[in-house]
Amino acid sequence: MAHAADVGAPDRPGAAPRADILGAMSSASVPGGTTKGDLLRLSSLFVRTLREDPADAEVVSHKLLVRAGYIRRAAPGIYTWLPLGLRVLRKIEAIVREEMDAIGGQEVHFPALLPREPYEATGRWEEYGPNLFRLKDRKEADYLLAPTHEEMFTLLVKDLYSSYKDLPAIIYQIQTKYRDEARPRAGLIRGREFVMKDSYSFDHTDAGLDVSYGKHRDAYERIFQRLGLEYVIVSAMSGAMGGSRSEEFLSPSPIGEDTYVRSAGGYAANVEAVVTPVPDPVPYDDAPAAHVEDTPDTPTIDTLVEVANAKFPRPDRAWTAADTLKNVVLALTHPDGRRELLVVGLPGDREVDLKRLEAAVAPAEAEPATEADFAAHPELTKGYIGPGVLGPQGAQVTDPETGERRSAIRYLLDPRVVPGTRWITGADEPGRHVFDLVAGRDFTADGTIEAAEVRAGDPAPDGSGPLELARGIEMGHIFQLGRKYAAALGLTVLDENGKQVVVTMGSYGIGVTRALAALAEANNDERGLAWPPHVAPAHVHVVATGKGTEVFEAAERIAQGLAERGVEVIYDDRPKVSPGVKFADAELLGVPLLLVVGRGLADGVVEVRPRAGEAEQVAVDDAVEVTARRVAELLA
RNA sequence: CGGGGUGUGGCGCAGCUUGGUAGCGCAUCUGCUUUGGGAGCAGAGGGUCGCAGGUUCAAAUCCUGUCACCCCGACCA
Repeated sequence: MAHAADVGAPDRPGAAPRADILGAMSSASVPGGTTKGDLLRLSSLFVRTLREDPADAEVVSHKLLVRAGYIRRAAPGIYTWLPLGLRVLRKIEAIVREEMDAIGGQEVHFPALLPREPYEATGRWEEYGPNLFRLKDRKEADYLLAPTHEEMFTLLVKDLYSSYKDLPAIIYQIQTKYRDEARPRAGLIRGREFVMKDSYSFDHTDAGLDVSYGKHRDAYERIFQRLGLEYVIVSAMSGAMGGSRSEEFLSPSPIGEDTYVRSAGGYAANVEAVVTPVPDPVPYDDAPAAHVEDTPDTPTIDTLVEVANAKFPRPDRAWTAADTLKNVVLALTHPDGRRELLVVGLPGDREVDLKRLEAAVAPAEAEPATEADFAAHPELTKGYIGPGVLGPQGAQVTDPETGERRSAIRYLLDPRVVPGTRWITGADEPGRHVFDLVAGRDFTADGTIEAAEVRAGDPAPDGSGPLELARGIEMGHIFQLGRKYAAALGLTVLDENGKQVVVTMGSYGIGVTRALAALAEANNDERGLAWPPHVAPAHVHVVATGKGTEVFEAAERIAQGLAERGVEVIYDDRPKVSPGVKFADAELLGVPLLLVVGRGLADGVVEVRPRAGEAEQVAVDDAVEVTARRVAELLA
């Protein structure tokens, strides 16, 4: 970019050293801070706490952040940051910055308002759909509010670099992003405007991409550890974005929108990425021949099992839904608009998980087949569909593109349906089912697919035990993007042999505002917020309570003394506010240490206590020293 | 997009069934008292009842339309 020099040096807060006793905390300091800690007086701080929950808030982080005066709603899914909220946000950003810088990342800042053209080049102007905020300038030219910046990063690197010697490179920004979510919810957790750190790695070899990916993975672990946020790393699908390796960082939470699985042995994955372990084939030499039976009025699995047990009982045990092979008809819509029917065969006791299916067939979209689809395929007998008309058993057509012969209706099986397994399934005529139909002997399919629901108790693919289901908030996502964007936008470099090679990219995001919400979600009690020390808006909350001027004078001295030591202080200097209100506000705001100057002052002591811990009596003269030490311990 | 709900001072709500001078709590302002767990007393300011139309002597209230917001689902690199 020719104008890069005009921009000047970006603000790089966080590097200013503090008083030595608090050296450990300088890393998370607030932009603009000097060696002196901030002193925020509640009598003049721009904040108003609410006694009652806002009516539109559902989740605890949303309720508390509004009640404590950190944020205000400006529009659905769009929030205004008040001073306290902004301080927390800046601290999270500072930690992210430090760790990104530590792996060699270099910060840039793109506009949030972008022209249409780059997104046209990759097809995303259309593909992104209604989630993209679009607008026009006075000349009717199309613009968008960026939901993400792959195109811009790719083009910027293309502008500046043309040799493998310039690589690898990691470029990042911390930016406001816009997505016109169909339904924003849960306050900051799913907003339409949000702050995100997005970084991109550029390598000219696959091995290099692996290294860049690994650096990010390590950096993310450090970031979430420093934030004090519990996280799990789960395998994810890279989905329509292409690419190979992909992992999500989730904060376990019942309000999370992502379902993931984990095993006692350490396996963890997004449900969409769970791979079903394939059982060994079953010998079927002694299996009886398949036979068609009358099973009237059995359009559902339940009715089929009932009739099978009544009319054709098994000698050893009762038939169950797991003995049936259910063939579910779905319709895929490919990116080019082509509609295709797909039948998934799976054990009758399982449902198709549409999300897993879509992940498996991406970039195509899937939906249940419509009446019109059935009408177009009279060979499909609703309720009695069997493999007989599907896949290799069904009619063959010539693929117009490849010229190969293939099935008229693509038939994919759940991986559990291995050769030798015996099934009751539809006979392709009303009221009739086939028994003892053996996979691999009596029918085959066009392949397998991960489309069946994952259930608690299913075995982990790596043999590490049964899976349990849990929910989490997606905090970060790293994935190997590969060459899709570089190819589309012409990002190439000359390699060692003077050959043009397409650059391979990684894409890595952290939801900064969402991390703040997740922290609030994970750190609170019935009284309010309880921030981890490194992200709290201040280190100490000084409360002056009691009559007379002595307490206020003593509290003032202590607050100033702490600030001079580099401690960030909120000082409740409000006169004529009752102690109950001050304590309640302190607990609502959630600063990690509370220092009370009150009735103990007559005996020469003040109280120091953690947000949810035991009070410690400290001599007034030692208050600054002891409190500064406690802060240093918390930040260590 | 489907389903459910709500719009009344800054915030949280009642009033609507059965039309008749718009109310409560919190917050805000003044004065006095109070000061270790969301104080007391006395006073004060602040609301075109989402918007438009209709019925009526009279509409927050009844009717029609419309807009917005919230929740569940669908959707969501």
